[in-house]
Amino acid sequence: MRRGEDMASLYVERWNEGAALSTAGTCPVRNVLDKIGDKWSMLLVMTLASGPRRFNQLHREVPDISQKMLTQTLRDLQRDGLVARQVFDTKPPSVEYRLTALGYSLIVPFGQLIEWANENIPRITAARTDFDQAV
Amino acid sequence: MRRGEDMASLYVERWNEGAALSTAGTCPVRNVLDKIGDKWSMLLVMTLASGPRRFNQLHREVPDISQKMLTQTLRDLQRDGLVARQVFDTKPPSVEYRLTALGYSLIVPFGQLIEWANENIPRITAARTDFDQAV
DNA sequence: CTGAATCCGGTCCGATACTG
DNA sequence: CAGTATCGGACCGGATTCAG
Repeated sequence: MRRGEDMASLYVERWNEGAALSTAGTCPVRNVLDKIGDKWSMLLVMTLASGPRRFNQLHREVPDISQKMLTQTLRDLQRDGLVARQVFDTKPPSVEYRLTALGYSLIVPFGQLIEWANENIPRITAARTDFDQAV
Repeated sequence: MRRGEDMASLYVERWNEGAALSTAGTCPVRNVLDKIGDKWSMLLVMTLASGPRRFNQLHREVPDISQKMLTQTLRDLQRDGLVARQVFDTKPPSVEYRLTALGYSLIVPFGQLIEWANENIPRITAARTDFDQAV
């Protein structure tokens, strides 16, 4: 069992093993990660991680997303099986979104990435100013 | 110390603690993760993970990237301090790119995400066909 | 309340040609 | 070999308006 820094070389090995696959036609990994990498998916998944939300509730908690993108992103997440959509036949109608088990399983890798970002923001911004003034 | 599935709730807690920050103006986490989410960054980082590469060497290993995007993405990665660029004054000139320590530290969270994608591609494609035929 | 539909500007990104 | 410059299409995504 590997631990700590050695995990990196493990991931590199796995990556290299699968590299041949990615060159042939459409790489499924890229297909999946492109969706994840869009502007709002991760944000919505992390917001839904605390529990189910209604449409406008999500809109309030993520204020700078447009209604269009909220609808569209939720639809994509639902299509990929990460989010479940439940309609309550009330008046006025209400719709609840919640993470599926699959969606919930994304929180760990997302969390790792977010943690990495938080830890390294100072280094990155420092590198940027260095680079920009060097030019 | 938490382990396994409980890590998820830990990440959710941390996310909620930092949520107030992200609403105010430009969220640094989003700033960083947007770069990660672009089309080529992750691919190049994972390719450079096996060792330093020359420009055209990278071009051959990632055949479907255009020269323009290769140049641009490498520049951005260099600017963020993830990649180091070393020019050898030979004839013809050669330039070598390698991951910095910071760039190397990205491999673990990237690896986690790629592993997640690989494991769950069947579920996602199944969900997609279900969703599409339901419509 | 929960969307759908439309318009439209900005950006991404590929193709091509050219340079030192 | 390692880029730069320019053009042009595609697409993302915001603002607004309309509908059930």
